[in-house]
Parts: sequence; structure tokens; C-alpha cells
Amino acid sequence: MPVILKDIAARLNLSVTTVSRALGGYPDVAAETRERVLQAAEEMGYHPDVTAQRLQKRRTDTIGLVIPTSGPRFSDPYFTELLAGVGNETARQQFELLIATRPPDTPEERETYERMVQGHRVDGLLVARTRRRDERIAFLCGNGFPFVAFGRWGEELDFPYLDVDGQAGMDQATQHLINLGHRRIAYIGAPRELMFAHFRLGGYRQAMERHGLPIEDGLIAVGDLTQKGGYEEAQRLLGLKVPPTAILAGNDLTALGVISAAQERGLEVGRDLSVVGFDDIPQVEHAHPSLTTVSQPIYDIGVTICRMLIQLLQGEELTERQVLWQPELVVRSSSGPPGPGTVSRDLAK
Amino acid sequence: MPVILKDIAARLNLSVTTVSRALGGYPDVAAETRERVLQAAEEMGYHPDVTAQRLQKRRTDTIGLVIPTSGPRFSDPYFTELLAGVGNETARQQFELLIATRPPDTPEERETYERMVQGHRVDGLLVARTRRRDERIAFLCGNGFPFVAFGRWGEELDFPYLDVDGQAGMDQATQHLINLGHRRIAYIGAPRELMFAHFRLGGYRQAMERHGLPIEDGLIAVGDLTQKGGYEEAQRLLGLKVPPTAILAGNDLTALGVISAAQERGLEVGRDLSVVGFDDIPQVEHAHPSLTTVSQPIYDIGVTICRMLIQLLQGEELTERQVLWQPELVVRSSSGPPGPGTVSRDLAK
DNA sequence: ATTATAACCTAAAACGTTTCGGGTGTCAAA
DNA sequence: TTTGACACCCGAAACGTTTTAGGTTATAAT
Repeated sequence: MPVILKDIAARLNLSVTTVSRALGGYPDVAAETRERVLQAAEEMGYHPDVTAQRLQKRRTDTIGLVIPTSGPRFSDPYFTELLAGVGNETARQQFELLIATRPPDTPEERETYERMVQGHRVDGLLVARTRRRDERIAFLCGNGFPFVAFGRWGEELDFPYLDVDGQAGMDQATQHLINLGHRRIAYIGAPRELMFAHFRLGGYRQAMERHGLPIEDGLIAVGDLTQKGGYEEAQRLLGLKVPPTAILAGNDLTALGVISAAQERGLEVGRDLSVVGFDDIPQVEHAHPSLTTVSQPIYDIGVTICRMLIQLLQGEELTERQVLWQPELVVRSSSGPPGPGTVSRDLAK
Repeated sequence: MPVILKDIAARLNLSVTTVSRALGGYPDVAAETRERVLQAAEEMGYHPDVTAQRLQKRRTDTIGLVIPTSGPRFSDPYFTELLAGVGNETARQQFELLIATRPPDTPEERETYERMVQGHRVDGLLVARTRRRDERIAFLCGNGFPFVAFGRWGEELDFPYLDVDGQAGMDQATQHLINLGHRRIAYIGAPRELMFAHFRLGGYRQAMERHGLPIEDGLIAVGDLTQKGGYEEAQRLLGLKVPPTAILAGNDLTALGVISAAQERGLEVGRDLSVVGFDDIPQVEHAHPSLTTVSQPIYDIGVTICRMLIQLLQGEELTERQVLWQPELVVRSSSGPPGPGTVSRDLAK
């Protein structure tokens, strides 16, 4: 049986109240008494029952995060890094982190959110990867439940979020390729349902239009954010009669798949084909060739949304309720001028 | 204010007890009464307060997992997949999953375990990646706290675990390379402190010895399980006067780094250099070249250790307390016979 | 000698649930 | 009419805390 307040009180001939207040650091306990309590607690190996504390305080000091996972072979390094940021910050602030992994936009996911909110399992939630018709956000807003999102939302609801300017990021990336001399630039994005897919694709379009370059439907593909998806879409694009000289990927995993497909066709990435990703997950720096990508500080994003949420929970006003960070293009070796061997080089002139 | 039992009781002129028992499905409630209670609960939007239930039942229906993360740029796909398995199974069994991310073998990690155990935050724990001197296991065994480990332990403590036979796996991998004709086979393992590093290295040694091949200290390197570590160690090995014709990596991430280093040196992996990994994370199937690796079903491992733990918590006997799964070598394109261009090919004869 | 103040302590209520040990009323059997 | 059995319901205690609202004693001020 674990030691409880009552045990300490009995041993010291004190009331439970006094023991509690001594441990709680209240000033109306004699210094000597506090000392005795502290020592007894130490000796007896007392640790407060967190459940009882929660019931009494009516908060759980726990935040929740539901990770959208698709299928058993789900493994997105992006989420590991986000999780590391969130996890470390929660711990630093003496909070707990409740995690669920559920396929996005399913009854299971919905139930999980309901469970967390309605059973008071968590004080607040983090919502990752906002979607176009995001019932999670509608649900949380509707219930007035505290949350912070990583990502914006189309509808006119006012909630706290942090987002990275995917449009500006992808614009930069596209601009970079155009500057190198590319004209025929393909794009393998993420499913349309995801908000960020929207913004990133917008950045591509914006940059292309600015330079009067045609946007061909045939050069715009939709992947599934995995390496495999990138591989397959790239195979298709590279098999075109007039293939692109550069491919922009909606995220790094997709980009890695593109590289893989290119290499399998004997192309040298960075010369015969330029590839640019988005995210800057740790893996891509030491890939071959190292990947040019739009870098967003995933770990710091995790830390920050976590910090925002906890601030919110503690009743503080957020200095910035809606934050947009600017990503940064990191040029590495996977992008270069369209090579002499490129089929469509002449078209570029 | 959320609806509580008392509210329902008041509305129906019943006692809290009866309402509770009606909702709990006890037989000593009139069918008609139960019906009224159920309907009122539905109408009023009642959801039990999970904290109060926990306090009363003295269980949390929560299991914990502390993910060992090293540094902010931590991102191991292996853990994402494990997490997906654990997460889905916990949800299926109506449990909650409490996650922490802490650097291994640090005071922070120790405190987190203490917090979880002593504050009764969780009913049981999953321990991943057992270590040679694993204070986590010593602590949990010492406290008689329920847990299941992914990985064995050297010391003579009897606890439930699931492990994959790394020795057999690496033996197979080594055998595969030897069969292909390789003789000069290097090994980039994981830090010695990790139990699995031990077994896997043992498998390499075992196979080499069986074939009377010399085990050169200079060909055995220690990585850090990341792509970067693999890259750096591979650069060193490939820079040797007589470089190896094949490199075995202690995990897939390391293997990807090796491939990257080889390609940077202009080697064609699978011909000029063979590379074999361990884990079979989703990424490696669509890498270029696709990676030959020892496959362990990470997702299923997550599901299984989770299932074992919950069984344990529910007081059931485990049919198998200590399980050892056999991994399987998956041959893809990163391994082949030592090529004609290989420096040390002649030595092999 | 009274009153105010301060220092220290505590009983009891509260948090929302489940469970224990009856209690009441009805009906059938004796 | 009593007795038992049964069906249904309920008060109170319990889970381990914190908080509220004092209570007691000693000391200082009047």
C-alpha cells in the first residue's frame, strides 16, 4: 500500500490538513513542523496521488495530441521530431502528454477527440496538420475547449495557431529553380484535403505565374506524403514525352521518393534532374545527394505550440494568438541548372 | 459546468447510486428506470468524469512509454512505427497512452520513470530499447511495478519481454554477404550500451567465425543509429587502404548513411559496395538502391508488447512471458557479389 | 484585565464516482 | 397473518487530496 497523507499525519500526531499544507509550502505552518513533515514524508517514501489531486483541483495538467497515422506502416520522421519538441516542453512545464494515433478523418479519430474532451482526460489539445474541412477544429471551437493548432484553417473561426508560411516557402523554392534556368517544373503535392498542401501549391503557382511560365495540369501530381508515393508519381512524370527538368515535392519524404525514382532511371539528381523538398527532416541532409529543401524548424514548432497551449491553460493572454513563421530555403546538392542531357533543355530557351 | 451524476439524479428524483448503477448496467435496476436514466444522460450530455472514476477504482487505465530521444533533431522512423502499433492497440483496448520523450540514461529520464510510477500516473509501463546497465528495469523490478520490455536484459532478473533475435538476424545477414562472395565485411554497430547492439554484433562475429574469416577491429565501427553517424563511419571505412567490399549496419538509418557516403565516393551500391541494414523501416524499400535488410515487424511488436502489458494489468497469466521472434532477411538491391572494381576483390580469392 | 493580533493548527466539506450494506414494498407461499 | 423471497432503490462511506472557515493558544497592546 502506498503511503498517504493520513499515514504521515498519524505518525506525527498532526492533522491531514497540516501535513498537506506543510508539503504545499503554506506559510501558516511552523518551520519546525514543516521540517518534521518533510522528513517523515521523505522517510516514509510519500508521493502524492496525482489522481486525487486532479479530482480536487479539477485539472489534469495533461495535454493531448492525436497523431494522424495512415496504415500500419506509418512512419513519418516529421512527427517524431514534432513529438520530441512537444514532449520535451510538456515535461519542462511539469505537464503530462497523452498521445493517440488514429487514421485521419475517421470515426475512430472523432471518438478519440470526444473521449479526450468529454471525459476531462486532458486540459487542452494540440491539433496537427489542419485540414480543409476540419471537424476537429469545428468540434473544439464548438465546445469552447482550449487548443492550439499547427496550421491555419480556411473558415472564419478565430482560434490560436502557429503556422509556417508554406506559400512563401514554396514560392522561394520555385523561384530558386527558375533562377537556375528551369522552366518545366513539376509539382508533387500532398492530398488536397490538407491545408498546407493548399498553401504550398499556391506558392508554386504564384512563382510560376510571376514569371509567365505555363502551369500544366499534367505536371501537377498528388502524392500521399510518403516516399513510395513520391517514387510512383515521379516515375510517371519522368516517363512523360517531355519530362520536367525539376520536380518540387510537397514534403521531404516525397522528395526522397522522387530522387529514388530518378536514380533508378539513371539520372543524376542535381544535374539531370533537380529535386526540392519541404520540411528539412534530419534524414535529408545526409541523403545522396543532399536535398535542397524548404526548412521549417519542426522541433521548435512543437515546443512553441506546446508553450502557447500551456499559457492558454494557465489563463494568460497569448501575446500572439496567431503566428506565421517564415521558412527558409536551404540549398544543397539536389538542385542545379538544367543539365545538357536534359530532354527539355532546349524548350527552356 | 459539465453534467454530473447528481444532476441526472435530481432531474429524475433518483439517488446518485441508482443512476450510477443504471449506467453501469447492474441488474438491480428496473428496466424502465434504466431506460429513463439512459435517456436523461443522453439528453443532458452526460459524460463520466474519468478522474473521479480513477480515484475510486484505483486504476488509471493508462499505460506509459518513455521514448529515448537524443537531441532536438531526433527523428527515428523506427519509433514512429512502434508508437503507431502501441497507440492503436491501447486505443482498441480502451486504454490511454501517456508518452514522454527523454534523453536516455539521464536524470531527466529517471525522474520521468519515478513520476509515472510513484504518482500512479500509469498502471503499467512499456520499456523500449533495453540497455546493458538498465536502471529503468532495475527500478521497475525493485518496485514490483508492471511492465513489459521490448528487448532482453543481461542480468538475472525475470521480467516479461518481447525481443527479436538480433543475433540470428545478423548472422543471416552476414551469411548472405559471405554467400555472395564477400570476405572483407565491415560492421557499423550501435552504441555498446544497447542490448540489441550486443546481440547483433554477436551474430556478425558468429557468422564470420563459422567461416573462418578474420574479425578485424579496424572493420568494426560504432555509429549512433543515425544516418549521419553511418555516413561518417562509412567515410572512414571506405577511406581505408584496403576498404571492405560490404558493410553491415546495426540499423537501417545507419545503412542509409552508408549508402550516401558510398554514392558520394562514386561507388555503385549493390555492385561496388554491398550494404545491409537492420529493421526494415518503411523508407528503405523505396530508397535507391532498395536496401537489403533484416526485417522485424516493428508495428506488430508495438501491438504485442502493448497487448502483453494489458493482459498483465488485467491479472491474466501471460501465455508466454518471454518471447523471442525470429527476424527475416529481405534481400533487395543494395547487396550483390563483390564487383570487379572492388579494391579488395583479389584478396577474397 | 481586557482586547487585538499573530502564529499555528484542524475538522469538515468538497471534488465525482463506485460500492457496501442495508431498506422498503410487493407478492407468493406457509 | 406471518414469513421469505425478490425486485428495486438508497444513504453513507470510501478513494486521497485541497480548501474553507474557523479554533486555540500565546503574545502584545490598551
